[in-house]
Amino acid sequence: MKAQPIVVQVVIDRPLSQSFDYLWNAEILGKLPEVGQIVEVPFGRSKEVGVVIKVSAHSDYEIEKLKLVQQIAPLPVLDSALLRLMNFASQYYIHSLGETMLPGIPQMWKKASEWEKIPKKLARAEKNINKGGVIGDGFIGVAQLNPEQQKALEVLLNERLTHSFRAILLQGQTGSGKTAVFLNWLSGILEDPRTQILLLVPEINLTPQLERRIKAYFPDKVMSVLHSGVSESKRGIAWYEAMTGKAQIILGTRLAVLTPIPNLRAIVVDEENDPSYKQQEGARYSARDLAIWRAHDQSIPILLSSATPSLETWMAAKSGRYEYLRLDQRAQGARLPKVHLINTRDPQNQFSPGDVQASKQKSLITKTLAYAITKNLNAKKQCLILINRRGYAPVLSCGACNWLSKCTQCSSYMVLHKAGALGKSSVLSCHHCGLMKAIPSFCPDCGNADLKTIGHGTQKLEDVFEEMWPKARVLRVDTDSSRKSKGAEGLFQEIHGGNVDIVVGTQMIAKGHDYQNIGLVAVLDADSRLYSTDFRAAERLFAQLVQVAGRAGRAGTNGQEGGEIYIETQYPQAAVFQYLLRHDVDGFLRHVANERDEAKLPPFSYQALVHAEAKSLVKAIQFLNELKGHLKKQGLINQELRVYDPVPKAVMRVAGSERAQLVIESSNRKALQDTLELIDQQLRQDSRGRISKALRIRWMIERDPIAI
DNA sequence: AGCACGCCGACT
DNA sequence: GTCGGCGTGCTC
Repeated sequence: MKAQPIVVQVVIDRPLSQSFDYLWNAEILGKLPEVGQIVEVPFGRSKEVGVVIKVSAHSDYEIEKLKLVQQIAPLPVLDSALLRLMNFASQYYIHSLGETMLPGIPQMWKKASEWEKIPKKLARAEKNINKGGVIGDGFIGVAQLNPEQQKALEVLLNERLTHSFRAILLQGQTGSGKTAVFLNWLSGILEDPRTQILLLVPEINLTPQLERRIKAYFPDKVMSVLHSGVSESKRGIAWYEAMTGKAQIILGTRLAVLTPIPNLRAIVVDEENDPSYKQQEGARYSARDLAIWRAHDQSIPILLSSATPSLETWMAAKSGRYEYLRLDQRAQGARLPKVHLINTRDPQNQFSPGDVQASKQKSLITKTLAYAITKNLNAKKQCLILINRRGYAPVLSCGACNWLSKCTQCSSYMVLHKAGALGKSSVLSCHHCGLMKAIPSFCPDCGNADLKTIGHGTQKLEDVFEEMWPKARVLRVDTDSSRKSKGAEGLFQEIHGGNVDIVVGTQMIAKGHDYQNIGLVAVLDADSRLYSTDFRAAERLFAQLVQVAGRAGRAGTNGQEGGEIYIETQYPQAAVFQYLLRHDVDGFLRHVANERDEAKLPPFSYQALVHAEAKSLVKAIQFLNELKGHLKKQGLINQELRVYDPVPKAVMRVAGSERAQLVIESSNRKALQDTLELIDQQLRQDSRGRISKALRIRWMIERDPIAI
């Protein structure tokens, strides 16, 4: 009589919807199989690391053909709550389970050849644990809460022993002390040394500043830090400490939502509206949404914190589905900055030809702003100038034949970078595909030598500002300059140290940093983000402007007057600006909610995209048209489910292939989900059958896109 | 997805 | 005569 074979189902990181069966030899492996084990298996002619998702005695595949599981990772199993989360994410975002699970596991645990060395590494890490970083940088550990914060905290603590799902929106301006409130709340939860909490932060917001603050607040707790800035091996250790329950605090960016945390008792999503919570490659999940699902599934509280909540969260709070806590006073008497809208079409704001400073610069910034900058500099305060365009000028053009510096691989323009930004000499650079070219001396089309730049970026502004205010120290902060110096941290140190008078930079200077002496913030290219095919553009711009305004306000912390914010725009009457003028976040959200309701756009409907990429745009569009035709034929397009016509993507061509997309929209979540699953299934089967025969299409389904 | 196999065209 | 293009099928 033969003994029953042990069969395990394993998923691997491939876009294959199925799992693969393997035999388990308990004698060789030294233990019995369990769901959630990370194992190494032979696959084709190579080896793969995968996760056991089922254990049984049978296989639908021929038993004799099954290969053996090679080895088991020296890790505890992934807990069942995490597996539920992965299953949900895989289904909801229409990606294979393997593709959903494996990317979250640090590299160190996916190299089976390294597994032997791991006990040593862990022992070494053990020595370093808990060391370091106590005592912050001026932040007081347990800050005094004002009455409003105290009240919010009481509400939070009120039911903390009930161990049930609660979603809470904590809304308050920058400087209103949201962090102090939730840290206080978490400290209560963490009193029990077995409990763990997850704190999610946006990609750029996770600065050493916040990390230090939390360390100072919880000097005796073990904290795991999981973000792209942490080295691979450190991330591996941090992940391990989270999964073994050793780390009580798990602090990380969106990927951290997929960390195994067996004793998870609370989640905080800081700046919950931040777009960086949305993964833009692979399984395109929203970490914020998964965090809410996870909290619900595990019956624990989740706190969403923001100065400008997403419309979804704000409406849930308004309707009572989420609890709603507000912090409307600014901490320590800090005042809201005064907002000035500068109408760039008003001649009064412009330099006239006779003005001294008018020479070259007159088209770059308005006279009104220039005067404000001078005044602010005289008051010995720093200026922050924002423009979301790096490089010297966004395009080079020929004065004679109108040739433009188009990228040969993409459908965008190549940006002019002057010497020093990206290398020793000036170059044209494509920000989409990375292509770089020398600057032509003559027009490639007509040979004319008169090539001129159009528009301006951070680099040009830096030059011009140095000319206009020769005594001021100007610093440029963007991804180019932070790559060149010791990284962004070094540049921020310069600012904090007071070695800089004018900071010119992209959006990255507005995030997460508390500046002490900023008196003026100017936004130069707000209009470029105002009108866009993306219906969320205004919402995002508003959030960014509020965030920017928060930077200016800090100067008022010491009881001085608050900062000033200047926005140059051709459309001062636009709702975004008018609500900003009054610091009326709720008014703006109400306005946006009405617009969305009328247009039946999210959150009043649910959306998905089908992306298609092919050698030519025609093929990509044809593929999507065929798909739409199929849906129609199957009777799936009806009042409940709308399918738009395929359109080229905003950046239509990237590195040689062209891209299009199809928007699918439904008022019914279930109907949309069912349709997407059907599309996925049919495209998988028929990708060389009925629909896309010979079109050579790469396609992908994206659920809840944030930009369309 | 990755990879091998296999079948046709155009080169050393 | 081979090199290599990509259509097809498979991975337990």
